[in-house]
Amino acid sequence: MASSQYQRQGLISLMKSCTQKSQLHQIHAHVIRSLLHQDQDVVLRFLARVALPPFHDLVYARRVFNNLWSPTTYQYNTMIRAYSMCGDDDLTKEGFLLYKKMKEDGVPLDPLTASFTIKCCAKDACFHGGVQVHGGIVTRGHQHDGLLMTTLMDFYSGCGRLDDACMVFDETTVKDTVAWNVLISCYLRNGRTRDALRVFDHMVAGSSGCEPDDVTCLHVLQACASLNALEFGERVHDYMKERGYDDAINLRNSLITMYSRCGCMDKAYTIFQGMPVKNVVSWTALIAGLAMNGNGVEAIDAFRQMLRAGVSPDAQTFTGVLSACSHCGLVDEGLLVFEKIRKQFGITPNIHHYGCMVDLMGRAGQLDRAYELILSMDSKPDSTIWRTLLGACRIHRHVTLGERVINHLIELKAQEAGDYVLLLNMYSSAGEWEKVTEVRKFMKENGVQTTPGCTTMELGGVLHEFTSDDTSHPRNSEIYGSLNEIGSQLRIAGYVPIISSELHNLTVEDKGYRLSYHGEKLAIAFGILVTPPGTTLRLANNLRICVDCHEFAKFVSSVYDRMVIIRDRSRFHHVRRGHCSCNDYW
DNA sequence: ATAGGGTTAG
Repeated sequence: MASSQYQRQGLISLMKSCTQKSQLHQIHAHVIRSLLHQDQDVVLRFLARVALPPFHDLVYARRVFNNLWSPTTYQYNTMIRAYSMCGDDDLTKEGFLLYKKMKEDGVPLDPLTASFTIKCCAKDACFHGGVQVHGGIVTRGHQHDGLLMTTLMDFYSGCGRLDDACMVFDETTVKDTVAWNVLISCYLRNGRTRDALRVFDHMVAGSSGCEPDDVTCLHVLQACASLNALEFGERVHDYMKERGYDDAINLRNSLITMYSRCGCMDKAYTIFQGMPVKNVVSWTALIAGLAMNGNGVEAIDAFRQMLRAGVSPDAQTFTGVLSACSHCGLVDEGLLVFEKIRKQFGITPNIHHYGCMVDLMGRAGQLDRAYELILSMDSKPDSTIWRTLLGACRIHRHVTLGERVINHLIELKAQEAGDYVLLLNMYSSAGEWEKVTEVRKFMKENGVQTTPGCTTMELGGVLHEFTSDDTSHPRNSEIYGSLNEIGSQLRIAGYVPIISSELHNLTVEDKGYRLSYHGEKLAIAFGILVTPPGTTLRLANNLRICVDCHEFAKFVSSVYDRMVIIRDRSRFHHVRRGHCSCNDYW
């Protein structure tokens, strides 16, 4: 008796300490030999060791599990958990099958069973499975388990069922900070970024009974970055300072990103400078920010400083450096860096790096070279790469190559509405009007839906949204009045609307061609209406800005004395005194 | 005596 007890303890501690698979096999043999396989506790410990990381040997675990005469809830849970953590989809499904088997065999289910099974379903995006588990939770009266409810929310939002996730949230009786954070992440995941900001406001107001924590801030900063919501971001920053969250390196890094993605490179830089410890992420965030804001030379310089500081760059750093080169036309520098990625830093260039190079060569007019680079790639070029080249073909009106590129996209079955728009603009800027008509006809017949352009502008903490020819703003008539007035003022100053090269929304109607009012123009008109001279207007657009709106902004900046900062789909335009930081190179 | 929730920064 005493010796078997001794043996039991010995085996348990051996299980804890063993690091090699062969030891695990030996222990297994011992367990069986000493009849300890009838000891549920020992078996559970052993199963957990085999099934869960670091071993995570599902084949072996399944063998152990299948030999069990009547597995307990805990043993089932361990297996389901192990399945929920594996990368293989087929195995993830096994987790749900075990859940069903438990029910069939009348094995009691506990909250952990549900939790692990939902994770399997979430990974598998198995909506019906999750719904079943949800039903089981309600039947067993576990719906007041807050932890379980957040898992469920996460599951529903991962399946794109935001409404269901919100419903679970509403039904959660005790909502703690994590629950609110999950709600925010549900919104972010489903593109409801502004609602995520509203949640933050709600939490700060105190009516929810819990305050934002560091995770909340991280989420909300990301939301601000994507919405270009500078004032909101500053408020979050202030809140973080109050709460002492702004010391953590990850939060500071995301502050750098937020400020640079809101066009505020000086603030981003201040944060960066104030950091006692800077890691790869900090440097990369800075470099990418500089690149995006058109400070290519500074970005390269930051990269050199980073190397001098002894921080090793990784793949993402190079994406930042190369995009700096492409946005600023630094062709030779870009080629040099691209060479070094492999040779000096031992990193295999990835698809993003190639994308930057194609962009770089393409914008610089070296279209054939870009095409050859694509053909020389080890991996199969994806649609983004071809799309980048198509963009360059449009800029340089290279119709023959453009047609070849669109065929590559069609071959990949990846042609998007935006690609046809590029094609359209390419033809129109080359003056090939029959082709323009042809593409238009094709788009109409095939119901190609283009992404509507949308511009946002934050003023006094309020986000205003404008689409093309938008009439939904409360001050709509004033805005159009202002726009007409501005138009005539600008024409006096020499502004000529550019309608030939950009077809964007030039619509053929019975009365002829009509230039539509892009959201950018409406936003600027509104900005001039409600702000005094000297103000900075910050706009963000979901697509690329068109040449005409760009011209318009340049004239506005000098005639109306406003600095206009426009965030594009891919970069910033800092427009002041009639000039843009991009030097018309984009 | 499986031990559970969210997300990690670029």
